[in-house]
Amino acid sequence: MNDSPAPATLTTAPRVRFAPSPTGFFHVGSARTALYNWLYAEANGGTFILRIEDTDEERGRQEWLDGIIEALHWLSLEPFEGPYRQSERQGLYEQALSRLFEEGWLYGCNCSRDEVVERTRHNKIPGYDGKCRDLGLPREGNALRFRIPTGGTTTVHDLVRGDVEFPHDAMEDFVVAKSNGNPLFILANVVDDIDMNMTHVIRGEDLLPSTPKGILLWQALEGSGACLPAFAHLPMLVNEKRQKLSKRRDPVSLDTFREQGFLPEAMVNYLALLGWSDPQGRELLSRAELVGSFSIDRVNHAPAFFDVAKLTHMNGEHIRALDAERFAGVALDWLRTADVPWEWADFDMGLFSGMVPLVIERVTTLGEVVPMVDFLFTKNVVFDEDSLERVRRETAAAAVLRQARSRYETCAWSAGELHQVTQEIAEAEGMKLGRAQAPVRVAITGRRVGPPLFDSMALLARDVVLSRLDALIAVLGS
RNA sequence: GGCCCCAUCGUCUAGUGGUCUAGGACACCACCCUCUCAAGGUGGAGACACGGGUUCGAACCCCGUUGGGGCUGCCA
Repeated sequence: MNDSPAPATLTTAPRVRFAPSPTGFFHVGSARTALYNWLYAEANGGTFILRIEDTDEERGRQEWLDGIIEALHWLSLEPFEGPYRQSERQGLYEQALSRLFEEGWLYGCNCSRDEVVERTRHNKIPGYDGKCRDLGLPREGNALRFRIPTGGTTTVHDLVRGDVEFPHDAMEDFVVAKSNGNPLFILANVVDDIDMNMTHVIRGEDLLPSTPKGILLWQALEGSGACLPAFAHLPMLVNEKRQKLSKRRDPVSLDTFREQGFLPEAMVNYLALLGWSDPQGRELLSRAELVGSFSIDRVNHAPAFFDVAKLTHMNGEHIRALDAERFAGVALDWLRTADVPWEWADFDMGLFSGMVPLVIERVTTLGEVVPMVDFLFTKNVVFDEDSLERVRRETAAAAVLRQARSRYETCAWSAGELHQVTQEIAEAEGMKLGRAQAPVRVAITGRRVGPPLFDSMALLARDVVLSRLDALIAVLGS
């Protein structure tokens, strides 16, 4: 029996780490893991550490590393320590490997992957069969495997799942270093957790099966009475097919959400709720409220689907929680980085500010701001095809537009007056205002839906509005 | 195949033996509001996977079944 002791009651501040490997773009699952670690540190006066697990030099790329740091920065999950890079800590792993090998915990193995697969195909028990266990092969030029004790069990005391037992007989002697001498994830991970005095390991559930291996390694390194970190394995984030999110097949790049105009505070809020719930049942939570309420014991067990629809709704709530001035700032910052249909030389901050109160209630993402304000800054209206088609089918459209052209020329230039005048035109045509304003809206903005028309129109100069009415009248006449 | 995890409305979840004819949120439907579209308001439809136990009493505890997922790399 090798029942790992439960972690001792902590007398020191917690130390947690987010330990991604730079092997692809940063996705929402990683963001969730980083967030839970950060929240745990914040909520408990602990330290949040960033460690880059780049022991596989062939797969890591600088751009992926930059992406991790930028993503954490965007979410405001700044590490208190790090980033540490495993590729810069090789000496430490080398020392551990030497010691472990000398003490007999490790042994050299020269079986190729194909050989192992071939042999075990005929065995009842899959996995490495232990062929080199007692061959006494040298370290040099051989892979290093860890000698799993025969018999007994290693128990993982998991903060979210309780005790999970792994019978040693079902565990294979796993590789801790390649034949070229480079350490593998499991070794570097444990060596660093020891070296960095980690008190808690909070990570995805996909790492649960490798945890007993880590514990065995930890005990080999530190002694069987070693003070282990507390483990907390978070439920996976899954796609609509209930599979673990994949960078390759699922559209879950954090960057993409940022580019679409999602707010980091909304992303943080939504991610926090994927696998955890507030004891007070709140769903719209600020960062401070999250820190104040977060605890591991309310982490859920079941996998969660990343639902863009709910994230989108929540983003709208966070946008509407902004006051007009802050929204204007945030939206403008975002617009500067986006593809917009206007020349920035034609941009007018005054017009934009005037439009903000009309827009803020209607958007769920910053991306939706563009088609609501573009008519203010583009020289010519670009007609939406479907909207134009609808105007064409409206038999009274030309008459309405001509009357508007005439009345707008002399009326007072205010939203209220434009509203009133258009109302009168509608009555003259025997229709409701809703129907009469449609062609006018298309003339001014190019679309049949948008923010309140008369307020929007009042922001524009009279001659601009008149010429746009002329333009649509001309289009209809042709 | 082996080991491990999981299981409440379509989705995210509340719920820790009786207050559950199961609550909230997103999405959906209807109505109200309304210059379009939203937002907001009101209402509606919608779930404890199944089978055994334990118990006076199970969404909650135990066992099994089924289903889903993860791991099973000289990746992390």
